[in-house]
Amino acid sequence: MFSTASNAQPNFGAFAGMKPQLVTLDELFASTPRETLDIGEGLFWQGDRAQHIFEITEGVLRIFKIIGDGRRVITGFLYAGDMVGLSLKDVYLYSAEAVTAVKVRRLTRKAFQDAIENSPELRPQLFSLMCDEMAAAQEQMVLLSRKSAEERLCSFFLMIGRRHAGGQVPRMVELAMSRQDIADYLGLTIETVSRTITKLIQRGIITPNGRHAFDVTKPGKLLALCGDGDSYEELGGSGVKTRQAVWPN
Amino acid sequence: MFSTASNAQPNFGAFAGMKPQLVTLDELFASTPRETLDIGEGLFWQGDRAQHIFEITEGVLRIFKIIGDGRRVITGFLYAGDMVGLSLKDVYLYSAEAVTAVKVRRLTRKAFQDAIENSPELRPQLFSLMCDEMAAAQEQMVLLSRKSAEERLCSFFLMIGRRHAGGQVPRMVELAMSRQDIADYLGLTIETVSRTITKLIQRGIITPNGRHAFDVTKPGKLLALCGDGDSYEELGGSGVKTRQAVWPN
DNA sequence: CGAACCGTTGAAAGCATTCAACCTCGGTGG
DNA sequence: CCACCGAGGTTGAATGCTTTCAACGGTTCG
Repeated sequence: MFSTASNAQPNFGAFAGMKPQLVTLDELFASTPRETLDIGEGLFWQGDRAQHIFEITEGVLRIFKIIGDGRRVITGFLYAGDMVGLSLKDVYLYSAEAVTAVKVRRLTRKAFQDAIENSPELRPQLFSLMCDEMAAAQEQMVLLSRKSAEERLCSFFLMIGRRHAGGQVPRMVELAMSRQDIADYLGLTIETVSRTITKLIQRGIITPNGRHAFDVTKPGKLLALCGDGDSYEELGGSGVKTRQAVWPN
Repeated sequence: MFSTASNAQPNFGAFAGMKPQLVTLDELFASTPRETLDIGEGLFWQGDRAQHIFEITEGVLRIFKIIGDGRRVITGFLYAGDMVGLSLKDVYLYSAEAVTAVKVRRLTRKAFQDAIENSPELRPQLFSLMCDEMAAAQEQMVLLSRKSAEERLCSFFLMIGRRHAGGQVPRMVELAMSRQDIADYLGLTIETVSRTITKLIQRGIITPNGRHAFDVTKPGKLLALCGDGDSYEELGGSGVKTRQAVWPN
């Protein structure tokens, strides 16, 4: 399952014999060999013994669950810098597969836990990551629970695009994954995804740029259609009405 | 953003005058005053400055998000022993309201963080809770993404019932919340919830016991209808086919 | 060049929603 | 004590969005 191309990076500047001080989670993985995954290849499967934590160095991974009759739900896409495999169950609760060619590094759970336990620097970083992941999961619940197909697609494009636009509304969106992957992530069928994208194109909101990329022709409209209203709005209590900058169209 | 189901144990024996060693998260809150919330009362709102972490001592809380045009999504119900408010954003990303009368204890974020940072005992517990919550969130995504109304209701009854049946398939389910709450949690309308429950009753799978409780007349059927297949099944790779005990009917 | 895969488009069907009326149960006040 | 009211819940009919089933177009690769 693994081809290991070892480009282990040298451990920069630490006096010989001294244990280097870890300051970022990234560095935790830096000394382990990189492994590569081909397109479609699995990293681990739902039900496997969970023995490692992985850091994605390059490429895109999908994590998904399969229920009874074969229905697949993609619960997330992971990009370079993300970690996967975090859990305290002894088996993985989901599967991970490469969407594109992927490079990862791995650490045993024990090694990871020890490192975390021994580093007051690392703990807040881990906590932060887990909180972000939880926030993303809740956003996804909102999407799956109450958004229309159009809103789901717009939300998805915004999410993917923002990742490469420093959080700004993107002018371009590159999709690494297939329509089927998108459908399984958004809780739709491949046909509905396709039809909805076609409509967004016809309305001039996005413009195709190859099959897996779009230019966002009307960022403001895309934002308006994602179903999130302004931002955090009228919610009783201390509802602070935040207003977004107005976008062209 | 945190639910968490914890079974806190009592602090056994600490010598008088000595600072007791904290061994459970529960004890962290034990010395703070209890506060009460009436039915429907809010604990905090989406957008409020997130200054406290709460532990629910008694009752049921709902946490939810509201988007643009007033659509409400309940992302979880919290029971005694659960914690809420965990996050590293400076504002809460969701609101929390009392479903029943509720008693809570609160800790400032700083106090909580300090306690965690200073206790090697507490950290794994917190980590464990966060992982459980993440697992629950993913299960919910599966439910919202791919399950039919009937499967959602059956999954919901199982989830609620198991909480009071030590994880076993329950023989009885008590619902603290209204049909509207259930609908907003399952991504359905109140009418669909009502109709689906009626059908389950007509088929003899559950038997009403007041308006907010059911006897599970056919636990096996309930389990079969929840849409989870056996448990973790055919998933390629090391797919270990696990088989459940067979239930009556 | 053809097979296979991915994506798009069309038509029909289905499940949940919407709109609306009705029921049921507590609580309240005459 | 009982009629009335209102909130929460149930049921019916029509609508609609997404799915399903099916056919077709385009690209890649052997």
